[in-house]
Amino acid sequence: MEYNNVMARTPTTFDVFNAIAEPKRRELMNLLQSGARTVNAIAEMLGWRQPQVSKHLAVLHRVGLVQSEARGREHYYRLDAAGLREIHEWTATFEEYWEHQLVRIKQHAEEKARMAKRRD
Amino acid sequence: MEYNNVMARTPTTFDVFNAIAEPKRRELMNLLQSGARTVNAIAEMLGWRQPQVSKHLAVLHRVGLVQSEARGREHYYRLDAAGLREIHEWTATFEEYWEHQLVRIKQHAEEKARMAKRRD
DNA sequence: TTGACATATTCCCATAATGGAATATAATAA
DNA sequence: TTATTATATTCCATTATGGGAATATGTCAA
Repeated sequence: MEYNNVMARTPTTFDVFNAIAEPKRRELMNLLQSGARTVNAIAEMLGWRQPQVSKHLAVLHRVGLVQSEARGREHYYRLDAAGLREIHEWTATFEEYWEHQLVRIKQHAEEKARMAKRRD
Repeated sequence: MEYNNVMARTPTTFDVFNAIAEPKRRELMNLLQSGARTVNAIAEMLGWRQPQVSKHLAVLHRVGLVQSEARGREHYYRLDAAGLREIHEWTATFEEYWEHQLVRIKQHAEEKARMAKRRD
């Protein structure tokens, strides 16, 4: 596959960033935090149709965010969230930006508190 | 806009997760860590065409990841990365999964070291 | 073997994204 | 005012998405 010149959009299956850009897949990941689940179990818990569950699981599986294990005709899917580390670390490089904001909010609050005290 | 039934894909401009799913936009964010920049400056530094820079900046701006300030005909864009906090925190809820993996790797290494020592 | 169950895959549709090229808009300078 | 510079927007072609429905595949049970 050539995704250099004529790329319409980074395919969902290319990397973890794209895989979790889909809210439903984040929902799925969240659900799997409670343990390995069967496709049908997931479908029922989330109220989705089975093919949709399979498709979203397939995407997560391709980028390595879930693993599956077949037990008879049932396939158990479980988290393999190590791939999220990359995202966690990338966002961490921006941490100072929201901390600056938090500091500003905190200062604002303290300022207000001082003003209130002075009025006593 | 109705994005309930006939959604082809979560639009890029919907949330921060989608905005940063595009690698070029992450590159742009990375660049802006060094400070506010002009559209043309960005284009030159990254080797992109000006309209592409403007478009990607527009997406980032819509989800609030950058702010812009016009100084004459030049528009300076700077990071406003607080929106990434949401992502950082979501991935953090999965931290134990990669830590488990790290522990396993570490144990494996220690095991190997013990075996090597025993052989001395 | 056959039927039922669990999951995966395929086809279709509507939507939208990206890059490129061209063009529009806005601001400055001559 | 007009030319130039900086940026934004529009149009196009290509690609891919996600849901639904139907169907294929695989596994077990009778």
